[in-house]
Parts: sequence; structure tokens; C-alpha cells
Amino acid sequence: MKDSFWQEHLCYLGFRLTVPRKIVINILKETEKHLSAEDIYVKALKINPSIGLTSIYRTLLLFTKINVVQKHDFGEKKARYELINNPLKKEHHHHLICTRCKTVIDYADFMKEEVELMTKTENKLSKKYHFKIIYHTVHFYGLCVKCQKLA
Amino acid sequence: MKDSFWQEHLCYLGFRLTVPRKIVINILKETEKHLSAEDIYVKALKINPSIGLTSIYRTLLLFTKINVVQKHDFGEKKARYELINNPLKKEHHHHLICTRCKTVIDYADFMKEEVELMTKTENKLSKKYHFKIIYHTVHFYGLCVKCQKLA
DNA sequence: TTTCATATTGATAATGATTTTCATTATCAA
DNA sequence: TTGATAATGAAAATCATTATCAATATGAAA
Repeated sequence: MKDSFWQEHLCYLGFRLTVPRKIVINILKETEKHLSAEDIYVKALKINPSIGLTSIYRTLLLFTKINVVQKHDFGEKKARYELINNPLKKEHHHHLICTRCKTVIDYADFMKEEVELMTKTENKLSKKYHFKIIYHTVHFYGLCVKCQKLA
Repeated sequence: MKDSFWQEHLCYLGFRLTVPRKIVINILKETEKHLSAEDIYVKALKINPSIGLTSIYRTLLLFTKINVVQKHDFGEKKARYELINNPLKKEHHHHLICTRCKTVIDYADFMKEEVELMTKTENKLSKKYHFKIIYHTVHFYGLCVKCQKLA
């Protein structure tokens, strides 16, 4: 029954292993990009034309809640999704976002210093503002090589 | 004709000094909060009931383009706006965002180290990825004091 | 296996923020 | 004061996402 780590995880938490859920995981597993719900839907239709967009959204919502995918907001009106622990990707990374073509580059360079400082800052801020920090985001916005030439 | 620094700026760039634009600037000048378009619209109606929501959006778009306001995306479905160089606010700051009540706390503590590292990282990333970085965002998401108790 | 309670689905309608359209009005230089 | 046109407000259109709800698929129990 178990098809992969993620599906086992689903099962473990008491969720059913359904067709749309398997398809969404497989699509995310095989890309390095940050796909929107629509992107995923289009790919899913090619695998199983009877799948509904609603299910894609519901699946992504569920996966986000159980920490199987991460939902990103890169300043577009639509959200983008990324599988957590995707073997194609670096463990932990931050993002460079091209404001023109919306391409997202993952980077994990210099993360040690960055994350160290973030942790330090988090601790200080938590105390000062009595704020319980759950996660942080670091986004660099700008222009990718291509768009620098075009703009 | 000129009413303030911002209005002069508008004028200088060749834009007209209209009623909705003055109102939006004045509303933003007098708050420390990050207001949504709707928030601003409600306040604007009290000053001039004939103002349209469309104009609020148009004004905010213009102001964002000419760097008079900064548009923020804190993970809600609606955007929030903040006047750049607001005398009520710290020059440069990052944000703590409560994921439950959506309150945003500005902080400028420890910014020196943070900004230094960001700049260093930006330089390295620019070179490595040939990416022209325009700006960055650092958001800490979590629960504010109140919501920690309620959640 | 077959049955069954119910978790999950897909089609459709609804939502809510933001944009577009377009005819009317306000602004400012001449 | 006038006139070109920038800017407005009302209403309709978009677009991503959610809610509704009847139909279906899933997995445990018989």
C-alpha cells in the first residue's frame, strides 16, 4: 500500500491514500520548481483527467497542515507549493525571486551564518516582544540574468 | 500648493495633486499600523464620502511605483501599505507577524547585524547567481502575547 | 469478499481582493 | 477662462481560492 515516505506519513496520520493525493505528491516529487495550484492541476489532468481543481487545493491545504508541503507567498496573487524533504532539493534553503518573470532560485549558500543570526535574533525578539516565533522567511527580490537584459 | 514633502514629490514627478491622493497620504502619515486598501477606504470615507475604493487602489499602486509607500504581503490574501519615511516610524525595520490576529510589530533592534549580514549575503548571491537584488524581506511569523494565551 | 460508515471527491456556486472599463469630472498650463 | 488630458467613481470583470452538496471511493469490520 505504501508507495513512498510521504504516503506512509499520510497513512500514519490516519488519512486515506487517495488518487488525487498520490498524484499531487508525485508531481511535487519530480520538480525542482515552485508550482502553483493551477500548475499542479494541469499536470495532474495529464495523469488522470477526472481530477478536480478543488481536490488539488484541498490536498495542498492538508499537506501544508501536516508539514508535507510548504506553501510560499512570493508576492504574486497566487501561492506556490514545494515538497518538504524533496530529494531533488537542498534540505533547507532561502529564495531569490525575480520580480519580472517570477522565477524562484533556491539557495543554500551562506546559510550557516544566516540561520545562526536568524536564530539569535529570534531569541532576542521573542524575549523583548514576548512573541512566540514559529518560522521566518528571507526573500531577496530582484532581477534574474535574463530579465536584467530585457528590462 | 505643496502641502508636504510627499505632495511635493508627487508634483515633481509630474503627477497631479488630487483630493484622493492627499487623503491617502494624510491617512498613512497618521498611523503606525499597516493598513489594507479597505482600511484606508473606510478612513477616507469619513473625510470625504464621495471617494471611491477604486481610487484608493489606484493611488496606492501609483505611490508604490514611485516609492512613496511600500506594499507588504504578510501572508493574508490582502495587501497592506506603509508610508516610506513616515516620521512616526523607524527608518528601516523588519517585521514580526502574528499568524493568528495578523498584528504586525515593527522592530529595528539588532538591525545592524542583520542588515550587515543581508548586505554581505546579497553581494555573494548577486555574483554567484548573476542576480540583481533590489530589496529583501525578513519576516518572523508566530504568535503575539495575546494570541499565545488564546491559542 | 461483501458491507458499511464516512472520508473524500468533483462540479458548481460563492467569495473577496484587486483590476478594468468607460463616461464624467477635476486639474493645471496657456 | 479655456481646453487638453489626467484622474475619478460606479459598475462590471478577473482571478485565486473556498464553501456547498450530492455522489463516490476507501479501508475496517463482518
